[in-house]
Amino acid sequence: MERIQTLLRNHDIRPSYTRMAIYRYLDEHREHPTVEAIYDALSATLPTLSKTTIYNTLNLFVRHHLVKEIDLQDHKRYDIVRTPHAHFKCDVCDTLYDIDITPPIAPKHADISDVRDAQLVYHGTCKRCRQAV
Amino acid sequence: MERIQTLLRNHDIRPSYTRMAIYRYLDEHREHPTVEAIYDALSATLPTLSKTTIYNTLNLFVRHHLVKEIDLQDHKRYDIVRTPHAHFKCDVCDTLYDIDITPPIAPKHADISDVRDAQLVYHGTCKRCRQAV
DNA sequence: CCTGTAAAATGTAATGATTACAAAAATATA
DNA sequence: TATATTTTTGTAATCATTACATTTTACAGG
Repeated sequence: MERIQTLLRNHDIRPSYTRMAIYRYLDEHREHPTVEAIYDALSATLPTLSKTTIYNTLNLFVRHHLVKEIDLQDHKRYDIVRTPHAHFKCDVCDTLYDIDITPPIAPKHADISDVRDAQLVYHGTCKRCRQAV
Repeated sequence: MERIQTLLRNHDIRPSYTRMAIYRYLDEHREHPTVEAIYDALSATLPTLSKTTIYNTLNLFVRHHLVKEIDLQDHKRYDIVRTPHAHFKCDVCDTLYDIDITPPIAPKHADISDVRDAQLVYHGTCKRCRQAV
């Protein structure tokens, strides 16, 4: 908790209790939760928590490069910023798996001035769903 | 137009006039248009065209692997299926550029049974927007 | 301790893309 | 031509996200 407090401060974010709780949840739940999932989980201990706060806080984290937003067909998912990796989304059960591969560096391109981030998402069917047929 | 008709037939899609028009638009406009853009462009010549039809048709094309859906923060974009490539999205002007790089093959992974597709999207600022500051 | 001010959190309403659904139009079939 | 099927359409519903105004909390200075 000390660690999270320092981390937020280092990123120019005042470490309120709610913010630390949201960050900690993301840190301890690496399954790329949706806002809904975070809300359901934290409401138990923070009964007055509102979804708006979660949206605000996550957007704040994203702006300050603490968290990455993963854009899928339906909801947005959120992931702690850590070593570069890719994702595999099972289009049957919607689970998002981590894949241990570093996205390639973007090649030189006439229109590109500055690349900040790379998202690599594979789509398909996971083992569990394949066997369930 | 003959070509498109055959293409649709080869993918088990009956080549109605509307469907061919939508496919042709995507084929001739590689800037990854949104549904809105397609609607605005085709309404001129197909005055009764409805957005629902565009949604239906694009989803049909995606199911039959004629078109790829690109998931960004806001709207979905659509792209003709062609040789594998990546995208660069300028987060200032929202333009989506093609990048001539093949996404890497997914490595072996305990949870993956079958990979159908890979989406590689870079984020940053494009030259035009960088200079506009 | 108070008190005032800024920041954070909240609740409700609005937005806007996408889908559901049922009806109308077009097309194929017999 | 009549009928069945497919395609298209329009409207209404859904649902994630944001806007906005208000309330609550934290905090500095007296």
